[in-house]
Amino acid sequence: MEIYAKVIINNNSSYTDNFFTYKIPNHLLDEVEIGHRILVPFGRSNKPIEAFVFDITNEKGEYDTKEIMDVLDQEPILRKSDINLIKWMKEEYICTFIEAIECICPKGFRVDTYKVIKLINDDAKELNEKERNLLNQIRKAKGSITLSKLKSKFDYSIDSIIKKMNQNNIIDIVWESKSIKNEKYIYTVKLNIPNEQIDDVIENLNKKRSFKQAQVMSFLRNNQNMAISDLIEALNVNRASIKSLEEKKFIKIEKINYYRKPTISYKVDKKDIILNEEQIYAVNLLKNSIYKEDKKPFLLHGVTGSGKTEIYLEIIDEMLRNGKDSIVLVPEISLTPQTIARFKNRFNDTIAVFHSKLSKGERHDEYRRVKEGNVKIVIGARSAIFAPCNNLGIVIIDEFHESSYKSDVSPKYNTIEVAKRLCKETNSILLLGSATPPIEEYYKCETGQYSKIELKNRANKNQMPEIQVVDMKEELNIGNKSIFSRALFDEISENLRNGNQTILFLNRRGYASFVSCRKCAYLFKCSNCDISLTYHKNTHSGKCHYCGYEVNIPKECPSCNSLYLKEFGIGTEKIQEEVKKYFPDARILRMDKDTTAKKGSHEDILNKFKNKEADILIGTQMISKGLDFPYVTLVGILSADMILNFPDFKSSEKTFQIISQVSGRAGRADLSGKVILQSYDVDHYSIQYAKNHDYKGFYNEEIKIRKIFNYKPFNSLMSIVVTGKNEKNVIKNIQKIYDGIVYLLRKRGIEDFEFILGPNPCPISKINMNYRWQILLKDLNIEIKLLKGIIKYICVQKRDAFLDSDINISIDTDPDSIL
DNA sequence: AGCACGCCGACT
DNA sequence: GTCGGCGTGCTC
Repeated sequence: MEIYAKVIINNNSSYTDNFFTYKIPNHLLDEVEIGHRILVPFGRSNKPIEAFVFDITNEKGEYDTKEIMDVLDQEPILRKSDINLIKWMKEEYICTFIEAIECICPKGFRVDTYKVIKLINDDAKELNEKERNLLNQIRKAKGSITLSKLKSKFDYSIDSIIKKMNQNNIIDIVWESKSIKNEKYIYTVKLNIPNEQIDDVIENLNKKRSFKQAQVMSFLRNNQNMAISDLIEALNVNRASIKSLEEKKFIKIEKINYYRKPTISYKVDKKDIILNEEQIYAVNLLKNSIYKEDKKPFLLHGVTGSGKTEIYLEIIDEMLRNGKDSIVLVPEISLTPQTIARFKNRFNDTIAVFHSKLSKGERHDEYRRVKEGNVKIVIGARSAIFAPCNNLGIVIIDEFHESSYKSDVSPKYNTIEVAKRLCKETNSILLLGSATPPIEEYYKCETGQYSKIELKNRANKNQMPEIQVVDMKEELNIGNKSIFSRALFDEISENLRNGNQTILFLNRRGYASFVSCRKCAYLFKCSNCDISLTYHKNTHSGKCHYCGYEVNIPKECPSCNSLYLKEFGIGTEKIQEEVKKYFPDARILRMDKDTTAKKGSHEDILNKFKNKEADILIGTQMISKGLDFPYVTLVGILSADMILNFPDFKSSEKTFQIISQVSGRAGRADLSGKVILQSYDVDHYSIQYAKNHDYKGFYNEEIKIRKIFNYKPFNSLMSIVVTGKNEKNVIKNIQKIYDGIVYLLRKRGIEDFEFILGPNPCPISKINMNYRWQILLKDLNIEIKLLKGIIKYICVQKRDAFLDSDINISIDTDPDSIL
């Protein structure tokens, strides 16, 4: 019986985004398995191309089949669960198979293909001069040479000559390929002769004037298993000498795997942690569910400082004891050496770390360490959810409300949804931890989709910090125009006197949010994006925080030549200046994207602050993540309104989250903390509930509003964004998409299209010279599967035929914001 | 996508 | 004739 494989071709075209059937030749029958990366001949020229086996069957299908050429890896690269995950992702996020596969397979596996010219008839007659020259070059290369090499030997084009000689059966043109795995090996050298013979060999070598080789031999006598590279460096010999020794069988060269170890060194004090009652209860709950069938995800709701990490460590330990793997996801910005050290202190080097700063090779090494079962714990940012664990036991997603868990490139997956899917597939525990769970996720505890675990107390029994809300309108009324309220000013002074530390939080970096002319209202805008430029005083320039565009701010208005240019709004740089002005003796650190651009500067700043080398830390979001500063007793939130006034349905939630997270930085150790929260809208419910540390209260209020306005979780939203350099074309294409959706819905008897908003320009209508238009699908009363199917048909399956190639389509099936 | 083929105009 | 530029169509 003939056996066939259904494969996905690694070719990012919508036309090839479906299964292709290849025959498995007899000699590969035992080797090819589902999930294998294989090589298949593709297209008219049978170019070798990488493909992934999704199914093995005896059904031939309606097409003629070609044979699989080769199997590229020993072990299948995709597991059964991966294949199911890929199929699910393709449907869920409307992407191609290959896009989903690329999430799971590390880059670094690659197949290089090239054409090779081979001589098949050496005594051809009646050749002209050019043909003879060509033939001679091929002869020089022993009858076989790559096309590109051959081309480089001539200063004129040889395409037609090759074609003609191929037709005349003088040469053959074949595709060849090389599999590149981006694996690094070390070659080590050791002696291959008994010790007694060494002296003789050295003597002989010296006689033949092979001094270098003799030197190597005598060196190896005392240093077995040297890496070749070290040997070459130590003795200043060349590779040829070593190779010659190998050929004479005096030495043996061995190839061993080498894992590039990402170097992160950071130590935290190892202290024994005794869990409190709440924590013990939580850990037991988790432990008891390990071998339960049909697990519900756990939502771990614990106030800041309630010791969620200790629970993670404890349950991971239990997993290790059960021989199971753990994946711990933390937000990218929290993936600091400090965080990693906490895990390494407990589990030593049995941890693989995935983060965005790893090189391709390093990432690949970490991937292999996991795949080969050498590590049982994976810690990383969102993409670590795809780590190739062999026996997954638990996925922990810390701070799971963080927006970085949502992918911003296609496929725009939501890590939590992927994790749910993965855990279901592998019967693993999913643990979602946060002090401020997203409203729509907390709602799932009420509907019974999640089991809730609550930690109500801080682990060190400290009180939550007192939050004092200051009305900035009132400050203005009494003539205080500074950015510090009287209360905040007093508290900072007091804190400085007592030698305690202060954190000041503001959600915007730079000096001022924008620069404009007071005479003609000219506004400095990015020339690539539809965004006003943020003023940076130290460089005296306007920077675009989207594309990095930077321009000098002149003295004169470019429009009316007046001198009335002025900056408006505040950023961290301005705060720093103001603090310097009012507290000239204070030692200040600033942490934002500008001061942490250099590698390692992030840690530098945090270490300095931790070591009390500064009194005040000014920062953006960056400072709000899981950092422990024992001497911080005061946190100032300079303007809570900046987030609140964002025109988005999640802005209240985000305000509550940020206030809670930032406040949590105050009073972590033995000192009690205080928070001053400045706002113009002090009565807003998100501020009031945050002030009282009342998540439940906030949730109850917010869920009502979500219900009234039909927002998440009561309804779903989808967005289609078309971007491109040519605005007319962008509009034309998004209109086509709109028309297509309407047309296909009409065919199914749907006549009410009010739920389709747009096409409209995106709120930020241009980024990086790309115009952006969107269609929003809201209040979806129609079946979501039908709609997804239609969008998939138009934007993926028929994309190349139906839409222009110079536009980009981005589909988000569950956007977190409508911006 | 990426490749090959084929049609056409330009050039020795 | 023949070179190469680009448009077209297909990929198990």
